[in-house]
Formats: sequence, C-alpha cells, structure tokens
Amino acid sequence: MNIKDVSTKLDIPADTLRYWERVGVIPPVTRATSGYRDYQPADLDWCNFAKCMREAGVSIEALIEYIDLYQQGDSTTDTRKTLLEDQLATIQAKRDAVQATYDKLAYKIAHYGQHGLNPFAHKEEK
Amino acid sequence: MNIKDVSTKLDIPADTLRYWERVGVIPPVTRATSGYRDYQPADLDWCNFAKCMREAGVSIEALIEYIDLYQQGDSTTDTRKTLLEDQLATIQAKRDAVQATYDKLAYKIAHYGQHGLNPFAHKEEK
DNA sequence: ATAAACCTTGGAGTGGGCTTTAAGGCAAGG
DNA sequence: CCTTGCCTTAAAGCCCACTCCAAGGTTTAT
Repeated sequence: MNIKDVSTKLDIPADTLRYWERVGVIPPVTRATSGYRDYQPADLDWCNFAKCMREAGVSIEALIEYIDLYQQGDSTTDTRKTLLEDQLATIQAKRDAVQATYDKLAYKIAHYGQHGLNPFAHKEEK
Repeated sequence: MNIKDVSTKLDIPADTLRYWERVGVIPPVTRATSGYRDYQPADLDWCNFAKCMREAGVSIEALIEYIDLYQQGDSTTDTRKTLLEDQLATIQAKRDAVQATYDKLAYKIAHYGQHGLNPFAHKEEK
C-alpha cells in the first residue's frame, strides 16, 4: 500500500506520515525495491496508534520514546508498559477536564440569557 | 486583585493573562488609575472561562470571535449561542476521541505482552 | 529617599508540529 | 519513449500560542 492510499484510508496527510517516520513516532516503514514506502498491516497499525495518541494529546516526544523502547526489543517491555500507564493517566486527566468543560458549557447554553448563571464564574453570583 | 494574584489563583502565567487580553481572548480588564490591571470578579470569570475552553482544545481564534460578539452587546446573543453550540459539538467529538483512545490503551495495558491483541490494529489480527 | 518588588508596553524570540519547496527518480498508460 | 502522476529526500518555511526581554513607571517598606 503506497503512502497516498494510507493517507486517504487513515485520513492523515502524506507529509505527516513521512514526518512521523522521520522523527521516529512510528517505526521505519517497509520499503519496495524502488525505495518507495509499501505499508504493511503492521505499519498501518503503528500509524493508527500514533494517530489515536496524538488526537488524545500525547506529545510527539513521548511517542518517540515509546517507539525507541519498542525497537530495542523485549527487554524493554516493562518500561514500555510503565510509559503507557503514565500516558493513560495523562489522557484520563485530559478526558476529565474536557468533560468538565463540556458539562459547564452545556449548562451555559441551556440557560443562555438568564442572568447570573455563568457556570464559569469563579464564585456563585447571586 | 493584581495580575500576580490572579496568576497564582487560577494557575495561568501572568504573561498569558496579558497575551489573552491583548489579542481579545478576554475582554479588557479593569484598570487602577496607575494603569495597573485590577481584576474584578467578572474579569476572573472571563479568565476562568478562557482557561477551561483552551484546556478543552478551543482555539484562540474562536474565543476572540466569541468575545468580539459579546462586546457588541445583546444584539449578538443568538449568534453567540450558536457559536457556543458549535464549540460544544467540537468538544464532544474531542471527548469521544480521547475516551476511545483511553479505552483502547487501558485494554492494551491490561493485556500487555499477549500476542495478537493490539487494540490499535487496523483490522483484527487473528 | 532609596531599594525592592511590583507593574506597564511593544516587540522579539521560542517550541511544537507540521507543511511546503526544490530537485529529482520510478511506474503505468498510450 | 513520452507523458502523467506518483514517489523520494533534505532543508527551509510556517503557524499557533505563548514566553521572554528591554526600558521604564508605581508602590511599599525601611
């Protein structure tokens, strides 16, 4: 599968796919003899993983570190797991923050125009 | 309340508070005769609103647009409400994406090391 | 009245994450 | 074999959202 097809299928710009590979957010992609990238299912999985993590707010740096460990083999399994657990906690915090704002905003919209009902108020206005 | 106290209380860098005001993410802050900012409760509310929205991933641009409408007065109430509804939908999508990644990652961690159980796989590996 | 510790502005600098450009190589159709 | 359209790299450029700096004004404490 060439880069354009992957780009279309996963909805990631081709330039971004190249960038991710270059900096190490995903492992090196399988190549054809021509030198062209020829994405295998496992390569697609890594792209998908990177996409999900990025959307959840995980930094490029953290992903590079994870892939780096992955490429060092089985000896790093425990470290990798710990890393993922850290990221999970970060994602959880983010999710909760987004949820809290969602709730407040939904409330604000539902009561729009009513005086003194700013759910973002620092203290309750009377 | 001076800018440093607000910075401490809301955990937002003073430079960021100034930047937000300068570009219009929050309305102009109340000033003392010296020219120093003297944040009133309503000013704090706006800072808090901006902080929540930024954490939820709302762009500076969208916030500027909202504050711009707000400063034009009551005639823009409907437009502002629509704007917030749009942002709510965006935040909801973001929340769902983050949640989905959270779930997959939690699963991946729980089954770490088990073969063929990559929840980020593009298709199920047998 | 002077030093420390705030504050002000305008403008320049930074970092993260792409995104574009330049210069060129490979592949498939007619 | 030539055109069209894909692909390659390295390097430079760009945008967002801050973040820092310089030069100076104000406030408070001693």
